[in-house]
Amino acid sequence: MKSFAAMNSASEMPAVASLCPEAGEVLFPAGGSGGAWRLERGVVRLDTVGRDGERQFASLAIAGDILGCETLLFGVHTFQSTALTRCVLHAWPGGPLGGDSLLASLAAAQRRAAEVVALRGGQAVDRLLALVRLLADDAGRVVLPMRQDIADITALRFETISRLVKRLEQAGALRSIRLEGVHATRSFQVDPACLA
Amino acid sequence: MKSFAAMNSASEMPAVASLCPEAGEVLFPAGGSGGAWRLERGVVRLDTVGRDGERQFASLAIAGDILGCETLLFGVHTFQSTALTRCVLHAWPGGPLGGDSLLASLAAAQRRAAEVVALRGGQAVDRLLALVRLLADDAGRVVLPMRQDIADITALRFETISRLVKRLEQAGALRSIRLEGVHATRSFQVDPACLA
DNA sequence: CGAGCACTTGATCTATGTCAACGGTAGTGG
DNA sequence: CCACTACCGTTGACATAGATCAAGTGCTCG
Repeated sequence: MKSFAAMNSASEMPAVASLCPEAGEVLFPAGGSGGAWRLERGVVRLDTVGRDGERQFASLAIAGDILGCETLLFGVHTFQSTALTRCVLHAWPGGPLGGDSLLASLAAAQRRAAEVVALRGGQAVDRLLALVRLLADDAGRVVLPMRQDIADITALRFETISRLVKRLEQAGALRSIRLEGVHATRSFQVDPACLA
Repeated sequence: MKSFAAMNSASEMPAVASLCPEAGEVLFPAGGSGGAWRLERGVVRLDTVGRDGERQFASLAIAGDILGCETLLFGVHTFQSTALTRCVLHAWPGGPLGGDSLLASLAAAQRRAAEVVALRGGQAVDRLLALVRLLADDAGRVVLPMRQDIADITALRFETISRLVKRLEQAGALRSIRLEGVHATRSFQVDPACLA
C-alpha cells in the first residue's frame, strides 16, 4: 500500500514542506522514511504494526505535536500514523535543530503519553469525556474520530462509544453541529461545564 | 526558562552521582528539582499528582530508561517517581549531552509509552503477562511490584491481580522463588514458553 | 510477640462486551 | 437527479469478565 507521503514526495522533486491529509489516510507506514513533521491541525493515531499487518493503537498526536522525531536518528518511522480527522502538517524543524527544541519535544511527548494512558483507565464515560476535552478547540468544538477509532484509543468497544455519545447528547453535554466536510455524527459543541 | 547550554555547564552538575532507593521510596516529587538519571536496575512508576495530592499512574520506567529528562529544560520534574522495586540510578548524562543521546532517549520514551498503553487494553491475564515479560530479566526471573501497583499500571483491581497471579502459578507459568530482601509473594521464575 | 500491611479467597453485582439486526449518510455511477 | 452500495452508526437482548464487598491469613518488622 502506497502511503500518502510517498505519493506526494515522489511526484515533487523539492521536498514537500506541508501535508494536508484527509481523515482515514495513512500518513507514514511503520518502517518507512519521511522525516519529522509538526501537526498543525487535526488528530493522528500512531500504531505499532505486527508482521501479519494487525495494528495496535500506541499513541495519539494532536495539534502542536511532533511526528516522526525518531526518523532524525534512525531514518525510519517507529509507528504507523493515520489521520483521524482532516489534518495539516509542516516539515519539522523549520530551522536548525537545537537541543532545546528536542528537549521540548521530548517533554511534550511524555505529557501526551501520560494523557493517553489516562484515557484507558476508569469509567467508560469519563474516558470518553477526557478524550473530548483533549480534542476540543478553544471555542469548545470537537471533531471526533469515527466510533471505532475512539474505541481503539479508549480500549472500549464501538457499540459502547456509540451509546455513550448518545447519552452525552441527550444529557446536553454534547450538541451535534454541522461542519463543512465532516461526517454529521462527529462534530459537536461541548457544554462549557464539561470542559476544564 | 534555563537553556540547554546553561544546564550543560559544570556548575549545574548534580552533587550525587548515583542513587539506590528501596521499593516504595519516592525518588522525586512532581515539581521538584533533581536533574536527570539513568535507571540501571529496578522499576519506577511515574505519576501525575493532583492538587489534593491524589496520584494517577502515568508511565513506567525500567532498566535503561532515562528519568527526569525534562528537568534539563524546565529544571523541575513533570511526574512524581516512585521506586516499585529496589533500584539503582546514575546521574545522566555522564558526559556532554549530545543531540543523538537526546534523540535516542526520546525514541526510547515513545516505545516505552506504547508498551504501557498496551498494558491497559485486552484481557486481564494478557495484560499481566505482558507486564511480566516487560519486567523479566534475561534468566526469566521477575521481581513484581506489589499487587496494588500492578493494578494501577494495568488499570485492574488488586484482587483481580492477586487471583491472576495465583492462577498463573497453578498453571505453571510462574514459579515462586526466594530472593534476598524481596517479599516472598513477588519474585518468580517465568516459564520460558510465556516469554518471547 | 504483636501490629500493620499486603495478600488471599469467596459471594455477589454490574458495567461493559458480544451478537445480531436495522437505519442513515455519503459517495458513485447511471 | 435518482438509485445503488458501502460504510458507519444505532439499538436491543443477553452474556460475562472483572469489580465490589467482606472476611480471613500470613508475612515482616519493630
